[in-house]
Amino acid sequence: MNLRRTLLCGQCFRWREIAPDVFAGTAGGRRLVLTQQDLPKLEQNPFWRRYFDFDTDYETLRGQLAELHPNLREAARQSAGIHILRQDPWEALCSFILSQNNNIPRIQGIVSRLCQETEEPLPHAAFQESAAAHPFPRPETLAGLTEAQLAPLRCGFRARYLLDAAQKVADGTVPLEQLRTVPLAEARAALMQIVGVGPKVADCTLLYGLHRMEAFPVDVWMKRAMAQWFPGVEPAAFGAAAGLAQQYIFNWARNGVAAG
DNA sequence: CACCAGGCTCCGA
DNA sequence: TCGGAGCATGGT
Repeated sequence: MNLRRTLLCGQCFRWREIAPDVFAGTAGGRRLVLTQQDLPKLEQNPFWRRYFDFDTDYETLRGQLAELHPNLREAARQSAGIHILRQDPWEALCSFILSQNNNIPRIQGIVSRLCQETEEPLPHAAFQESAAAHPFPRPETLAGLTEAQLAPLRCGFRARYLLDAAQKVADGTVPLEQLRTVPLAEARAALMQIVGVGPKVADCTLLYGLHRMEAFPVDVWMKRAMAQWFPGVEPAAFGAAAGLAQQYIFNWARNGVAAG
């Protein structure tokens, strides 16, 4: 696994490179500071082993995807070592609601403020001690707030989307855990009941939050990339790991074809 | 000042 | 069903 490619590829907004090759972030109420050398230790920890999805053979998946199309082979080559994280579905849903018509640095800031201002710090260090970690607020917590109370987040028109998501998750209208196993189209429709959740946000939630690897989020970059490099190819052609292919292609499009 | 940011809602035709 | 303005906020 390649840490930088995995943590900073835009699938998650809670990790930063705090020094060269040193990454810090929070998941499941746990704060972690690590480098590439810490990975063997990390695999021994049940929580982080699952979060980083060490039990999936990404090298084999990458080889299989590379066989499907010459351009996908090149995209996959540049993204070697990327894992799809097993993020908390509620946190992923909120993150991608906040991501719409927005840029990554600002999304990170909003998510950070959301955690800081609605939850108490959880001092917990799995590997290396660091500043207090703020866990992601539970849906029930957010559901009890008003748009005015979210004003400090400065997330603009997305505030009411966040509250609608919180209410529908808290009252069971959108049963996130059940969406792991129902047919993909059904899961997608369930998420799109939420005001502010369209196809892109729904698919990102499915892929990154519920680890539905067949989900294929399409944004403006992907539309261009598919038309340019995969004319006539349907996402379904990428099969059960289409979401991983999407991440390869997204990186390829965003970093430029020449990037290594 | 304009334009953009891992989109979506809402409105009119 | 489809297209396009408007949307809060912050950065360049």
